[in-house]
Amino acid sequence: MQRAAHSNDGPAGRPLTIGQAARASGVSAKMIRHYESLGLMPRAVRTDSNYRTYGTRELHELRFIRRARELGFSTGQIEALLGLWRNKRRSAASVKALALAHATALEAKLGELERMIETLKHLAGHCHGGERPDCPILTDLASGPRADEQPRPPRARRR
Amino acid sequence: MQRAAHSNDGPAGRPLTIGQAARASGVSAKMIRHYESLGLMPRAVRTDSNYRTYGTRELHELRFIRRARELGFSTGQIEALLGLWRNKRRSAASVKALALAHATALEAKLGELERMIETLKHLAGHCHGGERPDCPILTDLASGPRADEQPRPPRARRR
DNA sequence: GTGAACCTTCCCATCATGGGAAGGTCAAGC
DNA sequence: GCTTGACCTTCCCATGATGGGAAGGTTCAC
Repeated sequence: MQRAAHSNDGPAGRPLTIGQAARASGVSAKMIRHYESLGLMPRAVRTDSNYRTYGTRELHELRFIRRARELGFSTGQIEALLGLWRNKRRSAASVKALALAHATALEAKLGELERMIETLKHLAGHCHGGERPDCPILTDLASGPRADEQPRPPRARRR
Repeated sequence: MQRAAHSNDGPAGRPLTIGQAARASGVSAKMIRHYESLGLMPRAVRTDSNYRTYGTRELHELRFIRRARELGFSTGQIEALLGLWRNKRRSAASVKALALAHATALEAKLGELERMIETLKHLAGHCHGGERPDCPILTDLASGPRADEQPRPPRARRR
C-alpha cells in the first residue's frame, strides 16, 4: 500500500483506514461508507490498493455526524448542519434556527409520548390484574377513539 | 359478486369491502392486506370474485390494531395483545404486564428525548444568533462526548 | 509464505408504510 | 347492453438507518 498523494493525515500523523476511523469516531465502517454514498461525507481519498483513508478533518466530521444523530437530527438536517459547519462564512443564526426548529419538533414527539404513557398507565391502573378476563386495556384498545368513519358516502353494496 | 358463504356481516348487515373497512377502521387498505400477510389478521373471507370482505368482528380487530399502533406497540406486541384479546380465557394479568412493560420502555425513550431537547436548547441558548460564525452548537457537535476510542490497540500502520 | 485481520463491492434484510402498474369486477347511467 | 369510473386484485419498488454476509483482494506479523 502506498501513501495517498493527499495530505489527510490522522491524529498520529498518518491516515487511518476505515476501520480505525470507525473506532475513533464511533461510526461503524458500514455507516461511513453509507454516508459517503449519500454524499454526506466527501468521497474518501483512496490508497493505491483502493482502501479509503481518513485524516483528522474527516474524523471530526464523523464525530460531528455521530453526535448529531445522537441528538436525533435526520441525515437531511445533518447535511444542512455540516454545510454550515464547513462553510467559513456561515451564519450562527441559521444554525441556531435549525437547532431550535429541531427542538420544537422533538417537543411535539415528547408530548405524544407522554400521552401514550399516561394512557397506558391509566389503563393498567384500572386493570385488577387477576385471572378474570375483563382487563379494561383490551376493551379500550378495541373501542378507543375511532377514526373518522365513512368520510365519503359508502358506495351502495347491495348484492 | 356473490355473497360469501360465511356470516361476517358488517355494521349495516352486510360485509364490507377492504376500502370500506379501511375507512371505517382508520387502517389503510394497504396496511390491512399487509397485516393479513403478516398473520396479524386472519385470512379474509373472499367473495366469488376474490374480493376480501370484512364484518363487525374484523372491524373491531382493525380498530384494536390501529389504536395499539397509536400507543406505540410494535406489531409483535400487538400480535400478543390480539392473541390475549381473542382468547376467552386470557389472563388480565398478562395484559397488564405487557402494557406496563411497554410503558416502561416508552419512559426510557422519553428520558432520552428530554435529554436531547435539553442539550439542543442549552446549545441554542448560548448561541448569540448573529452573523459571526462562532455558534457553540457546531463546536459542540464537532467535539462533543466522543465514542470510546481505540478499544483495541491500533494495528500498526507504518508504511 | 502463510494466516489473521483487514479492506473492497454487492446484495439482502429489517420495519411500517406507501406509490404505482397491470388487470379484473361492479354498479350506475344512458 | 355497453360504457364509465370507482373499486378491487397481485406484484414490485421505495423509503431510512442500520446491519449481515458473501466473494475476493491487501497488508502485516510471524
